[in-house]
Amino acid sequence: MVSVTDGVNSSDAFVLGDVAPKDVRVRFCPSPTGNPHVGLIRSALYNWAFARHYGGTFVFRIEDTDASRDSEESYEALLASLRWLGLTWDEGPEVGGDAGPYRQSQRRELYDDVARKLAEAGKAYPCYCTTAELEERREAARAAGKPSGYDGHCRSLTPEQIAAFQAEGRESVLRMRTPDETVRFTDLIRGEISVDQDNLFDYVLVRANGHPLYTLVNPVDDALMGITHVLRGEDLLSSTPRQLVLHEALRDLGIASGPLPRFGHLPLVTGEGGKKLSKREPESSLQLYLDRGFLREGLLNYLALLGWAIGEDREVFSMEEMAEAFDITRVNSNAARFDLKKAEAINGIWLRRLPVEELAERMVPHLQDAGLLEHPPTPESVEVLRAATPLVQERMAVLDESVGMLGFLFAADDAFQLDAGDAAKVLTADARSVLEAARSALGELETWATEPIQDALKAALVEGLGLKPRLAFGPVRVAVTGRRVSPPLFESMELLGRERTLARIDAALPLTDAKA
RNA sequence: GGCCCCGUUGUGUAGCGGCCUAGCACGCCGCCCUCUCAAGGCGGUAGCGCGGGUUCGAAUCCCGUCGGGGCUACCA
Repeated sequence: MVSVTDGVNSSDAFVLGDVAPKDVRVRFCPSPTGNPHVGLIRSALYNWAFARHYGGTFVFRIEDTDASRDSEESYEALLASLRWLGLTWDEGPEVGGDAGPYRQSQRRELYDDVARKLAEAGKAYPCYCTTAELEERREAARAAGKPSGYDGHCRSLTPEQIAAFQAEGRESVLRMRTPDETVRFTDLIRGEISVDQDNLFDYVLVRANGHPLYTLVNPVDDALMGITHVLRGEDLLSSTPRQLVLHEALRDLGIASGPLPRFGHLPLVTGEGGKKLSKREPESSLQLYLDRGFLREGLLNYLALLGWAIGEDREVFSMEEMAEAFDITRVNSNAARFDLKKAEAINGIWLRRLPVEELAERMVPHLQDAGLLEHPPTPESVEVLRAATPLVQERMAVLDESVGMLGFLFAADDAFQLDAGDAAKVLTADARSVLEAARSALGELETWATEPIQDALKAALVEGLGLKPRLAFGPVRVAVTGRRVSPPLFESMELLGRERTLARIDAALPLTDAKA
């Protein structure tokens, strides 16, 4: 085994080229539309790990060039999400940096200027085709089994033709002039990729209304911000050759300098059907996982596993460990399916590793949301919570499960309710004698603590009534905690206290009649 | 339709020509532990899409094929 954590290995040479590790600049550039997506977060994570691995810079840029879809709420959500996850950025919104501003909505003049220069230099040209005309020709090409991209119709318009179009009142978009040659590049994950000229279409850079498009803005900012490595989803793989063309044009015009960025296209994160997880699907939403009580450590760890392995039969690792070991060339090239069960299992491991105090604190918001804890929790509640935490720590995978597990401890007496299904199954007529025996054994207890409670109940129910433990404690469990599944019964009873425990058994007694 | 990418158990992966009668994790099944459920322990299930090459030797390299996915906007 060769050391990969120090020195420069062959992979580094391939990944870095002439770029010094410290000069590495990567970016995460989401558009603020809707809730952050887990696939998007995975991209952020890989970029973050890449930057940290080399000691480079992690740039955060907001691509809000589509006013009709972008929202300030999404923008805020994006920042909050990254912060919550601990994916800190070195340059970007609220942090600043020399390459700002970092919101594309604030960079309009820059784009207008670049577009003008591209047009003046003939690198781009106006296209007067209408949507209908484009559509018609596209369909025709498709029907003929030919590439259906833009056909270059307006590539070499004469001044007269242009004047005629303008006289007609036609508007024009600005199209990039792509070269008549094959474009090749080496993907850091997939290797050699090439697209020949017949499949490189002259794409639109600026809308008829003057608004710059992603096709212009994204490469321009990457160039202007000195991005050295572009790590993004595979869905953008096919647009990379076109972007490379623009990067070269920007360098020809002296707008940008330095080496072309290197690209690495990350495998897609797919959903149930093996299709790209769409923003529409709820399971793609980061918020869903936060609401369910995933830990940042667990969620990130799981997301890291979607396409990358730290190696050596190991799956649980911290983000620091990931940053140290991360190697973009070892990222898998095939799509990965998001598996909730596995995500929860990984999360459960992290949850169990948490110090008790910490876990108790992290459960608070969930218990508050369920109306079980005060805002802020009273000292008494905090004390109970701390005492109860060890009882549930190994029984949960996500924090939200604490609501069901601990509800019986925090529910006001008049709000406490038995699970109807569990009560029906367990609090049968036969259970009456069990509850009565438990009631009287507990009523005589001198010391209200786990051990004596356990001894008394065992004596009264298992020995006294000759019941199997399961049948003996089941009814008591449901009466006291409200559910068949609960934290350990005797400890729970101690925490609940004598009065409330006995009151619950009393309250459950009549229910056994009803079942008779 | 066209272009591009991908193809190891159900899922995520290890594997980078011999160490593979294919390892690990999740899931699933069974057993143990046990006051429930978990956690933990033990065991089991299931895979190199297919066909040709190259090679003494292929999951690993090449070609083809089939299958899956992505893109194909005046969205990003």
